[in-house]
Amino acid sequence: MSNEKEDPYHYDPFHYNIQLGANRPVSVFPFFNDNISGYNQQAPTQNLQGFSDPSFMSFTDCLHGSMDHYNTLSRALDVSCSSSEVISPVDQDGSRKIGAGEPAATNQYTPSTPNSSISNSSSNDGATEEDPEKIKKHKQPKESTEDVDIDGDAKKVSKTKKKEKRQKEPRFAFLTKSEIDHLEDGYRWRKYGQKAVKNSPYPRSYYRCTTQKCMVKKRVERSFQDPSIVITTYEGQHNHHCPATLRGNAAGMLSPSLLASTSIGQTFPQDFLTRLLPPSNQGDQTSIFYQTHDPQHQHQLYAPDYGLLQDLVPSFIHKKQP
DNA sequence: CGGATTTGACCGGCGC
DNA sequence: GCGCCGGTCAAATCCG
Repeated sequence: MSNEKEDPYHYDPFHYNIQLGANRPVSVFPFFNDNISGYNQQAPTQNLQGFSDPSFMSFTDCLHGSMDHYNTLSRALDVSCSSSEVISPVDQDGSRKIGAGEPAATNQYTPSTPNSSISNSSSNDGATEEDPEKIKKHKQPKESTEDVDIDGDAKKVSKTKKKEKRQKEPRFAFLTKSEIDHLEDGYRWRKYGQKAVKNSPYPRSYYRCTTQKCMVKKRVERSFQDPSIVITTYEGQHNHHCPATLRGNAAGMLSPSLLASTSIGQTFPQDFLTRLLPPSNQGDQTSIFYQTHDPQHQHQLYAPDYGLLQDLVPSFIHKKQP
């Protein structure tokens, strides 16, 4: 733990490029083309023909412009609002448990929920669904003395389970240069904890999606190196519609027609991001830099699968220094 | 009053 | 085995 640097899963964006705000070149998120004249100068387009259509909305737009609409990140982050189909990043490493007797969760999103986080709660779930209720884990057993035995067994079981479950949910982190800690992303979150971060004066906040049965979590913390940067780490995928979308213009933000014309396809946000997610938790961390029109809001997206990203947008990727 | 946040305690993993 | 640390719980508190 002390060396988070080595733990890809625990990757700490702060450990490099903290100078994001500095004069570091910032690339526009390629999948949405660039209406951002100033920032994409270095953006080669040769490999991005599919993305160069000016009609595309820039990621930036998504993140920044949509802020006003209360939709923002959700669109870019997940917004599985439209499709239940899910790519399973976790599948790729074969670590999927479904086949292993691990109950396939009730919904297709299981993949993204290798039951890991939940796994902590081990207890629960051998059961079936990661009920947000999950919870009750440790404390409860404590109280009911009768469960002691059971609990004991459960522990053993969970222990073995844990080994394979070691892998946690796919995550990706967002760096946002903003004064606001908790950025609106269209989903409703409930804060369930806050912890001081080692070596940082800024605390880390833990949020959980308030939607029932949605196990998505996110952590928000501020860079201690550059307090103007907020790191938002998402874990898991939403298994429900984005609340904001349902009532908003979100649909227009990334209309299928636009997305359809990209090589990414209609499921873009979900699809793409899912693909960015770690096939395993051991890959390199890769980052994509992008920026909003407003210089006050720069963003950086981290993903672990460098190879994939390189395939997709070779020119936009900055590989993490080992 | 119901839902969200705060905050101290607890648990489990991991390194030494 | 021990201690550290990240993550989570849940009672208390806050807030609209």
